[in-house]
Amino acid sequence: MSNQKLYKGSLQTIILKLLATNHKMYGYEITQKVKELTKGELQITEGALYPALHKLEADGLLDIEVVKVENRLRKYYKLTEIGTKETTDKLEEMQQFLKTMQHLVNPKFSLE
Amino acid sequence: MSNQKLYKGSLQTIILKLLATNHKMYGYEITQKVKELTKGELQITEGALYPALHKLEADGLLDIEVVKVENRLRKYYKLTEIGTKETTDKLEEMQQFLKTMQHLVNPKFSLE
DNA sequence: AAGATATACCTAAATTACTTAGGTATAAAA
DNA sequence: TTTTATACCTAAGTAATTTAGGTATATCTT
Repeated sequence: MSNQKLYKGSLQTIILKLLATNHKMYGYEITQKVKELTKGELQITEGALYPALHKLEADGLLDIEVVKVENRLRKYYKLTEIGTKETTDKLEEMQQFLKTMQHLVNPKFSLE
Repeated sequence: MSNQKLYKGSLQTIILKLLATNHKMYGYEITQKVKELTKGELQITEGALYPALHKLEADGLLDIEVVKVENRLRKYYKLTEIGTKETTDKLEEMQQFLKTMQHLVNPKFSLE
């Protein structure tokens, strides 16, 4: 992907949306899910993901549940009540952003 | 706008697209045009715009034409041949990005 | 049996695109 | 005459990332 930098600023929203859809996920699972959903177009790096998850948790948007599976640790994350609210807001902002950008780069085929 | 940070990484593409559509524009005009096109949703700051224009020029994507209008300077920018090519590429990347994000945050209403 | 790949977590320095906060100068409007 | 609009600019600070490591277990390949 040569357009990786366009995704700057959208990582939190992507994480929150995935957790809203899938209820609970662990970090590695999120990287794989995004790769699958985007057919390889977007690869979330772990250097970006883990700090982002820690920040969302520190901000009270996510709760953690640590589980040992096949002798390996997994940290499951899920949305808190605040996190669910924030997800709604961030998804609205994202939709607005996508609509505006679509309009800017291709006025003839606006989403509206 | 609370979603300003989503626009990170898209400034170059926006500038190039505007120049592809309007043939030649000067910096201040670009800020006003973007504000108008996005109904105030996106305000390009001059602190971001001017360095971006200088970089695009340094990279050979833009040519300058300085004009004195009503005793004030205007620096008109237009696409070079390389710039025109790059614009096509960047717009394709942007479309791909928008499609992918739309699919990610709202799989039910994908653009395809 | 060894080495590579996949799973699963992590951090820290460097990069980069931006925001913030200034600066200069002319013209028009309040 | 002071504010707003036009028109350019720079530099320090910020924040989200990339890059480049690290640890450890399980599985697949040769």
